[in-house]
Amino acid sequence: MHPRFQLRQLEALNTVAEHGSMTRAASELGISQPAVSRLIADLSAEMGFQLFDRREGRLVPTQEARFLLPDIRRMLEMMDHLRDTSRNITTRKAGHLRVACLPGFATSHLPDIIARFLAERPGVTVTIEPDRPERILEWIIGEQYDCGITDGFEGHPAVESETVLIRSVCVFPEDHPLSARKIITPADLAEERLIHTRRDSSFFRDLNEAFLAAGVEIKPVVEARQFTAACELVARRVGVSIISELDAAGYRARGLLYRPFSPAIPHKLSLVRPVHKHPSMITLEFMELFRDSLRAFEED
Amino acid sequence: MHPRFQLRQLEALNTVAEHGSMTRAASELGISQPAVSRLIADLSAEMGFQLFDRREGRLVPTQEARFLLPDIRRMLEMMDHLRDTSRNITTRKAGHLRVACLPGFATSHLPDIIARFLAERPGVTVTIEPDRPERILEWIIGEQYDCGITDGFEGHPAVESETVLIRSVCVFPEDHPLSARKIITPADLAEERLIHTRRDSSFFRDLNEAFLAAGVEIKPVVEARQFTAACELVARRVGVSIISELDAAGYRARGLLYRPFSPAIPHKLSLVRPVHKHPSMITLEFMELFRDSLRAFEED
DNA sequence: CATAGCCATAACATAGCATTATAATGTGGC
DNA sequence: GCCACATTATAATGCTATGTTATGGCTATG
Repeated sequence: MHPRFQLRQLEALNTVAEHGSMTRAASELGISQPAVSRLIADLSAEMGFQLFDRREGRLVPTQEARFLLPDIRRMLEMMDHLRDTSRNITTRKAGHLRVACLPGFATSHLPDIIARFLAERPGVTVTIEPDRPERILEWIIGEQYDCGITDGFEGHPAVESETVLIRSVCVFPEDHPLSARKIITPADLAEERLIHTRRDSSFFRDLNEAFLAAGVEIKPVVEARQFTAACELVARRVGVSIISELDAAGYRARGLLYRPFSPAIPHKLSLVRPVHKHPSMITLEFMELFRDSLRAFEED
Repeated sequence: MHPRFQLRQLEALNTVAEHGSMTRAASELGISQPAVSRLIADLSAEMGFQLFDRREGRLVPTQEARFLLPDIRRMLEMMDHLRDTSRNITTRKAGHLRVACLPGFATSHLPDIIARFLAERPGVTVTIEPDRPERILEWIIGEQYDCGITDGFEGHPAVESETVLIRSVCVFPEDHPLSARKIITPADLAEERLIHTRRDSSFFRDLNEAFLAAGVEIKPVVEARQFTAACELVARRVGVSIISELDAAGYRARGLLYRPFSPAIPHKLSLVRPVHKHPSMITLEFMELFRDSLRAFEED
């Protein structure tokens, strides 16, 4: 394969063709006139035909040169685009981010964070994949996603994780008598029907223990997998629920109130990513932003 | 404006990404391994981020690199295309040709020549513009066309021309009594109705003189501007005609016969092109081919 | 731990592309 | 046709990109 043309020579050809003069092209390119002269001469020798004719003092591209110019211009534009894109990557303004998360997050907390993240990064695109924690783990291990948001994470050698303890609160309709209390305890819920998470979840075990310690019996009504589903049921007066403040906050506008629950039963949220995969710069930046967004709800 | 990336570095990036190894990329590119190592290192420094991760002995492009690779590949392909096109131009296999010609040529002699010309030049495109001689001249002077085929050309300072004398012949239907003769003279046509060109054309003046010298009076029936139109009329038995052999030859398959006319009344065909315009290589090659195609019909 | 394979670094050569200085050429007016 | 001016080409030179070979380090494997 023959060597390719030099970009600089093509750029010179284009500029001279546009300005009709080597001298003007030189000042346009910010180099000396002899430099342009040589670029053109070398390119002409390389291509094997004349590139310009003189016509009344102007340099006019030959038909051969005119035939190539459109392609050359497209080339140069592509090159500029490439340079811009590269710069956007270093300034974290371009790239692609793949996030796996719990279904609840995909509809409540995450959209806000992503909207804020994208607002400042016009070239960035995001994929969100909501699924069960086990699948999220599989995807992170298989490096299908850049990062994941899950709960009940127990650790895995191929996964780097950071676990955040989110305060849990008791949610109820805003006209519920519980709204009179500053803090909700198991005793306050003795007569309330409870919407709770799966019985085999660590969150439910912690909750159950708290009730036992207070000598109060739980009155379960619905077992919902997701905190957001629990909120929907609470809004429909099916009962009250103990959930993470993160999810509760999203339902304030939907007619729900919440109060801190005591004793503290932190919801263990984990931010995970593949250990072996080199994290892209926007991944790191997104994870940092997401981590920050949790601080307001973090257990002290 | 920041400098653009070096093509060579992008090429190296692409090749390493494809082969997962600097060593293999090096042999693919036909250079040494350290050369590739440096190209990648330099590009990485230039872009400001890591381009590859090592994974189980393979070099895997980072997410950032993967983000840029599609654009890089398109770039390289365009560059290759450009190189190919340039080579096709030098080998006269690409380019564009604009030909102005008399209407008769556009339908008779020219298509053959052009078909032959294009057969060997896959990248070449042609524009044919048929019009009257005066307009052809204007177009050539205005450099709207690369070359022109006209007649009755008197010379012009902005036009370079070569005039070819084409033998003229007498055409008639193949079952016409004239077919018995080897040569047709004015005397043979004393009783024939004649289809002829415009009275103000030099060809008609020459013809008229020949008849006068032979003491024969012309019996005109139709004045047709084009030789091909005359042939159509001859085919319909409107009369006979004296035309250039070039046009007559195209009508042999349409039931017309022709014989040399004496005295010789050469049809003055001119191949013209703009003097001041640098002729493209395919223009010169086309004109040469066209000129050659006339030799068989040239007046001795 | 010895071997093999792959990559990075060092030390240098060559080509592309820039510089300045200067000669050559083209343009336009007399 | 000749002169003055603008433009372009050539020469001499230096830096950077990109190539070379030599060599040392890292990693996986038996």
